[in-house]
Parts: sequence; C-alpha cells; structure tokens
Amino acid sequence: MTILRSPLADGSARGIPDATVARLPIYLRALNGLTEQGVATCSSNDLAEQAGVNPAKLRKDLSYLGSYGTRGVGYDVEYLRYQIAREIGQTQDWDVVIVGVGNLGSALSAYQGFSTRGIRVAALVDADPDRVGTIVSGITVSSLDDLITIVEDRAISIGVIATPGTAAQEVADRLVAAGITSILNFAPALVQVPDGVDVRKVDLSIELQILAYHEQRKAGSDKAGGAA
Amino acid sequence: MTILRSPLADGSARGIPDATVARLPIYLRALNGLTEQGVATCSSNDLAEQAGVNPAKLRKDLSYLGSYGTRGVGYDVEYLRYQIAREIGQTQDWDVVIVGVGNLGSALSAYQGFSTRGIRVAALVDADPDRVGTIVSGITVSSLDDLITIVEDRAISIGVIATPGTAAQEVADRLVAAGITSILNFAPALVQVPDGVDVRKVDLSIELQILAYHEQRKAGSDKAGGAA
DNA sequence: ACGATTTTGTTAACGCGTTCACAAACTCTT
DNA sequence: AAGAGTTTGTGAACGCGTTAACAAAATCGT
Repeated sequence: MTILRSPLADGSARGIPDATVARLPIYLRALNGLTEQGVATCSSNDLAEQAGVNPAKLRKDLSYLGSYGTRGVGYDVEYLRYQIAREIGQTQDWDVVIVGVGNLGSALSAYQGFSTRGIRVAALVDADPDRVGTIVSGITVSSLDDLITIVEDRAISIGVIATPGTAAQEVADRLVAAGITSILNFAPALVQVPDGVDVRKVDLSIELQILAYHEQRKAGSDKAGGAA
Repeated sequence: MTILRSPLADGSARGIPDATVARLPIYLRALNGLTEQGVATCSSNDLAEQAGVNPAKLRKDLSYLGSYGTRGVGYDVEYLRYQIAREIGQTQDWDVVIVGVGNLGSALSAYQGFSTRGIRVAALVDADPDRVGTIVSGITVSSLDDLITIVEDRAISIGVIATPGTAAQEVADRLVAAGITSILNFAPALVQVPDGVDVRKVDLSIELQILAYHEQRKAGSDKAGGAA
C-alpha cells in the first residue's frame, strides 16, 4: 500500500489537475494534425486554436508538465508531442477488455480511433453462450467466466463495460475481482467499486438529454412549448 | 431576436447551471429506479445515494427548479420525477438524425436506452451510396443529400455525427444548413458551428486515454515504468 | 397543544479551474 | 551590441461549482 504521493521526487511533474489531464489527449491530437500538415514549430496561439481552447489555458496546462517551449519562438511540435505522449502513457499500447459484445461492444471493438491512440482491444467477453466463440472484429469472443484468466494472462488493466445497465454492477465486480483497476462504463447505471479502482462513465442518453434541454429552452422563447 | 433573458418571468426557473443540467437526467433515472422498487417517497439522502452524489448537491440542484419537496418528509417520487422530466423537456419525445451508419452509427440506432429517455432515432443518413437504401434497426438509410428535406419534414432539431473525423466538419456544416441547432459529435475532431448551435462532444479514445494516464500513475509507484 | 425530531431550502465558506496580465527569455534587425 | 519585437511561463484575480452548516417548516409522540 504505497499511498505516498511523492511530491515531485523525480523530474516528472506530479499532481496534474484532472481538467488538464482530460485535455492532454486533445493537445496530442492537435499536434498530430500539425505534424501531418508539415508544421515543425507552433506558438501557443496556433496550438490552442487547433485544440479549441484558450491560449492561456493551454500554456498553463503545459506548464504542469514542464517547460517544453522556447520563449519568443514557441513549441517544437515533435518534441512537445513526445513529451505529452510520455506523460499520458502513450509511448506504450494499453490493452483493454470489452465486456458485452452487443451492438455497442461490437462497434467499440471495430473503432478505428483506438489503435492510433495507443489503445488495443485485446479481448472480447460476453455472458451470452450464443456469442461466445463467435469472431467479432477479428477477435474470438470469450466467456465471462474466463475473465480472470484473460486479464491475468494478458496483464490487462483497463476494462470496458458495454452491457445493459442491469448487468453493469455484476460485470464491474468481476472486472475488479480479475484485477482490473480502470473501468470505462457505457452502461446506463452507476457501479460501485473499491478504492484504487478508477471508473469513468459515458452515458449516451444523457448527452442527448442535455441537448434536448437546451433545445427546449431555445424553443421556449418562441413558441413557449408548455406541457399544457 | 428575443434575446431578453426574462429573469423568472413565469414560474419556470431560468439560468440553471450547466453542471446541474447535466445531473438532472441522472436524478431522473434514479427516480425511475425508485418507482420500480415501489418507493413512493424519498429523502434527499435516499435519492442522492441512488444517484451517486452528495445530498447537499442534490438539494441545491433541485432548488434551481423550485421547491418540490416537503420539509420533514422528503420528496414525492412521482411528483418530483414529473417536475424534472418537464424541466428537461422529457414530457415529449425528441427526434434525432444520425449521420454516419458505420459501426458506431448502427449501434447508436439500435441503442435501447434512448427510447425510454425520450430520444427517438427518426432518421439515418450516410454519404456512402452503398449504404443508402439499406435498412438498419428498421430504418431505411437516406442519402446525405436529402438531409435538408428530412430535417425540415420531420422537424428534427438534434443531429448526431457518427462519421470518421475527416467528415465531421462537412457533416456539421450540412446539419446546420439543414436547420439543426444541437449536435452530438462522436467523431474525433472538433467542429466549428455558428452561434446558437450547441455542440457536445463524446470522444471514446480520450476517455480511455485518461484512464491510461491514471493507470500509468498507479504503476509508476511500483515499477517506475519509465520510457528509458 | 407543544416539544422533539426529521428534512428541506438556502446562505456562506471553500476549493478548483479559468482567464488576465506581465515579467522573463529568446530572436531578429540594424 | 543593443534595442525592438515575440512568445513562454506564472502569479494573481475572478468565477463557478461543491460542500458544510443552519434556519424554516413539516410530522410525530405524548
């Protein structure tokens, strides 16, 4: 239980704010775009525009990583790209296991965007015996009962829940029991996990419901769409 | 151009914070769960636990809508459910058009969670002629060129981008031209839209990259996984 | 009827994140 | 070499969201 936070013991910056961490992949993508355009150097203004953020915010975010720019010049695109990639662990590939090979799980397993961002779908798992053994996106679907073996053998630390909401907690428990310490939950249910396990939630319905709220607000000004 | 914000002219509360709006669907789901369990009344503690938030936060959120609870008693589940549903526009169904019927678009069109949350996939659109005319989730795929007609005929105000990143801006432009005023963007690219159009972004890779960052942090304590 | 108990609605403090503004540091021109 | 022009890195102000704390208002028990 080495809980010691080690405040900047080595060179690496520690304690990067969550909001910044969430933006680093965006910067990385923007830098990749600049590289493809043949841009070798960029200012914080350039990069901020590419990433769709305030330049000051960008600079502050980068300052948490270190001083990788040059005053009066800007940032070396390739150098900064590598530094961010190293910081967020994208110098290596991360294996993930997807639980639930329905429509969403299948789509995720085929998602093109993962491989270029250091994410590799290493295994597919489903509870339905009819699905076990079938091949999806080139991967043979395994049984949920084999989860522990799969996770241990391939040293997987990230799991994705793409099941119905009713199965989410059960799956989460099994993932944790298998040694998974990070979970991305697409199921419309919140899962309880022990300390030390990270959970992020993506809720497709809620995103649309939020948009619907704003739509109603817009319409309300004109036609006063009351629930008469 | 009635930009007047009308500070609580009628009964409806105005200016609900974004963070609160994002949680209202969660409360709604929690309330539905309580209804299914046959619970008729609940305290803020009960509901907050179901929703996975702080009770004080829940009460503050609800206070933006009005005073729908009873001191010493709690909230009537059905009554509160209706009030929230009305506030976020879920007393009606919202039609959405999904652009891009690849793996992700197909999965979204089949997603069970939408219908129970007032979201109805009203149309599917794709630029690929081979896909146009095929039937996906019971819906005939239309051509991207027919977008304007579809949106106008069915009075759709919400669009979903489920295309590759390279097509995202082009699709967004077409959606806006067709009259769409809210966009949910799944493509790994940021899109520019004029004022008055809301865009929300869901980035599947980034969610996993954020988890990978934390995984690296965890592992770093033990094996100092340096990029030597 | 009245005090004890429960629970909401709200105010105030706190913390985090964003943004501004500017000194430090670099390049370029003359 | 020195000043003008750029651009980074960061300290400070600001704003939003979260949380704690408590008064107001209802029920319950006697």
